[in-house]
Order: sequence, then structure tokens, then C-alpha cells
Amino acid sequence: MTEALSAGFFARSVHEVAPDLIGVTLLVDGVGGPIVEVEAYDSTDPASHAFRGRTPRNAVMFGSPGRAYVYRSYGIHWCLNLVCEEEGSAAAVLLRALEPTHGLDRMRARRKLDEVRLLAAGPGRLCEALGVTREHDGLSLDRPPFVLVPRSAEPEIVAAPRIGITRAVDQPWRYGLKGSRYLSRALPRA
DNA sequence: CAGTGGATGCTCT
DNA sequence: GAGCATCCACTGT
Repeated sequence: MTEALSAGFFARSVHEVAPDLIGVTLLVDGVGGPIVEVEAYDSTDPASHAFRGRTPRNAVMFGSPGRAYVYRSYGIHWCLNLVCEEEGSAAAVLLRALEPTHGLDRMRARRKLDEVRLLAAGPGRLCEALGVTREHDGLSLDRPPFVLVPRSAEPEIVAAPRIGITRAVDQPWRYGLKGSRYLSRALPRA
């Protein structure tokens, strides 16, 4: 039996939660592995979906922390966020990559790809590998199909500017596991 | 390697 | 009608 994340884990500043998620193991229906790359988005952030206020798409971001916010990206991919802070804060962490360790066969089948390094190296790839879709939007992270397992040791974390955005491009709110080969893109050299 | 462009759907202006 | 919190295939060194 695995221990769950503490109840208040997500009820903190998104800027604290984001780096704390590096090394946490995410499973969706038993498929996943340790998170190696995330990005933080807060409500004052022009790059955030919530910046211009509540809409049908981003409604979950404005709800209680500890739930999944899933949206479609570029018409093709899904992206998974974990809602943080408190009701109305509209802050969330985008999951950008994890190390595939659980359910490799299911990930390979969904991704139609053998190479482990690329199974979940990117927000769209991660969702495809784990089978995350709109059906998961709004679901609590402390119940099936989600499982979050705390990390056992402090990882070495590198902060860097975020990827794929056009506003607030200089904020260093991307966090990655130093030296990981499962990132969506290499981290800047230290 | 780097750079470019197409696919595709939905949200918001 | 524009613009995406993307990925992949393809081109050219």
C-alpha cells in the first residue's frame, strides 16, 4: 500500500507546490511515474488561462485545490494541470514530463512508440501516455483513477523560463529534475 | 543538429 | 477570425 500526499499539499502557493511536485510519482489507472518537469501559472500571470477571468474552459482552475484541470491544446493534444492554492485563486501547475516507470506497455500502446525516453516527455505526450482526456477535467487527485505518491528524497531542481508561451516569457517558473533524460527539453546549463 | 510548416478544435475577441 | 501552456515530419546543413 502506498502513502498519499498530505491533505494540504496543494493548498499552498503555486510557486511552492510546483517545485515540490518534482519527484512525486503520478499514476493514472496505475500508469505513470515520477514527475520530472512542471510549470507554475498564477492568476496575475498574463500567460495563464485564468488571467482574463473565469470562462467555461478554465472554470476548474477557479475551484478548490487538489483537482485536475485538463484542456485541449492546439486542437490535438490534452494538457494536465493540478489546481493549487484556494477556491478562487485560479493557480495551477502544468505537468510537462515524467519518467515512465509504471505501465510501460500501456504507454507504448497509446503512444505507438517504443522509446521510453519520449513516452511522456512533453505535456501532450504525457497525457497521451497516461490516457488523460477531458473526462479527467475537474476530478479530485486523491481518488481513483489518480494516485500521487510522495517523493522519498529531496531531488536537485533547476528553475528556468517556461516553454511555448508568448507572454511573461522571462518568468523562471519552469522546474525540472536536474540531469533527467525524460524532460521535454534540456534545462539550461548551471 | 536547426528551422519550418501542417494538423486540428476550440476559446475568446 | 485569430491565436493558441503541442507534436511530428520534413527539409537543409
